[in-house]
Amino acid sequence: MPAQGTALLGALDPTSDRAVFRQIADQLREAIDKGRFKEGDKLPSETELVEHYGVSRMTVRNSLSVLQGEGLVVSEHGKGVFVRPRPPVRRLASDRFARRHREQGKSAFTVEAEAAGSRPEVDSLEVKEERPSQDIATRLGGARRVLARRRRYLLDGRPVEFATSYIPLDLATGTPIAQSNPGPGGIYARLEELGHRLDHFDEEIRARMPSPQEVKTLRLASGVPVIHLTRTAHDTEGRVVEVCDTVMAADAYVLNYQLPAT
Amino acid sequence: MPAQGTALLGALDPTSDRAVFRQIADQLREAIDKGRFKEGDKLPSETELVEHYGVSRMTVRNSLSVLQGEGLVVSEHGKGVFVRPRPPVRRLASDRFARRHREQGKSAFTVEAEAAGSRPEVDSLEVKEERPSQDIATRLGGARRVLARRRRYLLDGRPVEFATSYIPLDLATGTPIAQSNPGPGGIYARLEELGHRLDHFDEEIRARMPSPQEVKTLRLASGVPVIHLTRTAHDTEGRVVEVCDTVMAADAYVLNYQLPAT
DNA sequence: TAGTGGTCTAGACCACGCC
DNA sequence: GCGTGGTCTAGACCACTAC
Repeated sequence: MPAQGTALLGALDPTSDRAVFRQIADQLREAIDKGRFKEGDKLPSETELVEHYGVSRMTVRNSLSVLQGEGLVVSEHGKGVFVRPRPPVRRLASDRFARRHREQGKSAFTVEAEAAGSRPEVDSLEVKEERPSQDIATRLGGARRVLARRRRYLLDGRPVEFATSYIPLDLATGTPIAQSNPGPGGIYARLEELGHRLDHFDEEIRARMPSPQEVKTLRLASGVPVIHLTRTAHDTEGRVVEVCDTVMAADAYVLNYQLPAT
Repeated sequence: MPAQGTALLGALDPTSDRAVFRQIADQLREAIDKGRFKEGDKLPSETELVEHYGVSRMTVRNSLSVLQGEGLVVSEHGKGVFVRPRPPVRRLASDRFARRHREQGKSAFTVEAEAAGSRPEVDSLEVKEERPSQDIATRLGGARRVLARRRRYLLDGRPVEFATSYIPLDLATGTPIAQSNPGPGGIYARLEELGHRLDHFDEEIRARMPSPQEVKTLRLASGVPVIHLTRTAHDTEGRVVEVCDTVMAADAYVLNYQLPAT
């Protein structure tokens, strides 16, 4: 039995109007969808596909780039093209900011990741004063200067999320919020200790393709979008006490929300 | 003054390690980001770029395909490559399923679209009995047969969303829910009239690149992801009365949610 | 008819991973 | 060293749009 994966593929239809590279992409996609190639499996090499279909190499590469754009395969230089493994997803629950979750020694991310059997890391820490962008300033009710807290979250060594919190400077200066490590329960716990009792959070969700910078920071495979989440924290007096801007690898997340029927 | 858009572009750096097609993509991206090419503007033609940079056409096309994958440009056969226009977004509010919104003559989609100055349409209506997929069956608490209601939503002629509602057959048979048009307030209003008082909805959100079928149905440009939303409707007795599976063009939506702090 | 992007060929040389 | 994918060339012909 030949090790050639092309045994799993059919022939081209020369009478079809469909472009050759699309026909090849269709056949590979179908083979993946039907499980003939499984997660992590190596596809036939470009050379094998060239021989199997009797087309030029550029045509084969065009097919593969279609599948890459769909997020179905990833290529690894010098090794081959592989069916993209689906990473474990992180589920964000609708009660993830409930007060009871802030009464622990570790950060919510750490606790939750360890419970799920993953190894959590946080890096790229940066805490500095800034002038906010127009959009952030508006959300913060017109703040002129803010404290920006940037960090990147990783699970088992893989970056999954990059987040920046913006806090009005008058709330943060001289408090643990301005420290690298704000302490147990995070900045929300500190804000409450400072008398800003949290009332609710508004979250705004978009999805889009990543910028080259985001591809780098999150080490995204091609064909993986990002979820862009902007959260606004309101205290019981109606003041906005924080805006958090988060960019997540879309293949690493499922977001859950609960909506009232009343 | 030449009409050539290449006047806005620089030269290549032959000493750079960065691939030529990436350098070209970088320059075009920067010109777009800085507004030198605006939404809807035509980029220089492939021929002009070939002449400007002194490279082969395939190299230029490679650059353009990078930008397409990022969702920055769209190509139109016979016309040119254009900076992708950002369509108006539809905002889904966190109170969109409040009971008061169900007490109107028109569907929520229609009311909201007209309020926003858009022309709403709903098509691809299909209402039929089915055996549910494993996933849907589980969410519905093990239903063996369901009523599936499929429809596509358009704004100003542009498809933005494709949705399928699954209702346990015993709840739907012989009721307006099994009709093409379930009447004012939609199936949620009918379910409540039938004594299933709605308690809350759970929504589960993912983002990913579309399948070829979804590209067709939603007429998606390349580089536009989809938001995949699965909603589960619970009544006050704890029963799941509907699961709604929705695929949305990600560039047409912003989702809003409110999270409690307590 | 002229200009545009879409498809395809048949090569070439390079960079990476692995043995 | 060999097989893999990454980059690039210099053509060709086709299909679509606009005039």
